[in-house]
Amino acid sequence: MVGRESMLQENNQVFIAQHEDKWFGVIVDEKDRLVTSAFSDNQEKLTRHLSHMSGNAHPVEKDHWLIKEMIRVYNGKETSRPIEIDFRNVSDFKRNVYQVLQSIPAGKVTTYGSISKAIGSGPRAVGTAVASNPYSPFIPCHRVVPADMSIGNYSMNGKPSTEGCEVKRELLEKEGVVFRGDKIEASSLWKPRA
DNA sequence: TAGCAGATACCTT
DNA sequence: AAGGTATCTGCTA
Repeated sequence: MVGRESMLQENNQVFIAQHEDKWFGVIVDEKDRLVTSAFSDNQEKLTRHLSHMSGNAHPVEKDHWLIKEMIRVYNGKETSRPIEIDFRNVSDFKRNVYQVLQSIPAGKVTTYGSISKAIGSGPRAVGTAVASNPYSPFIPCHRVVPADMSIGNYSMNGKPSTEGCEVKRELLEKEGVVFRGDKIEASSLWKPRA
């Protein structure tokens, strides 16, 4: 009842569902706003991650409209309606970063450095904020890459991994980002305006 | 053009 | 007050 989980809301619910070879999960608040979303090729990893994020709530194996929307985004499509996000347990700094992420057009990428310039911060700090994005893929942290336009890193269920990088590339390619070898073409670069 | 320090800025606990 | 970072830049060859 005490400790760092005290920030988390009591009325949150956790759902997971399978689609083709992957598992998708959401944590929603009492008004069906998004608290956390995540996906994985491993049901147990996803369950552990969501359980941890929710303060040990047990995920229910049941579909949810937000999961359907998440699968659309995963396949490179737009959501069919706006998603309301519960920002209550993220810092002001992260909210600023996530706001910029939401303005990156589909099919484009931007860099940690240009985000940091836009919000008056530093690139490494932006990196940590992006890395801990709880709303993936709705808030598109996969559209942020290093300044050399390589693929960079991507976390699945908490930690960066090589499979994560592959998923990141898949997501970008489905959206229409153009690769040449292991680098992204300059034509796919988008820069936020301060 | 690729690889590698060193530097920087700043968020988090 | 210290630790950590999903970075950047310029220097080398």
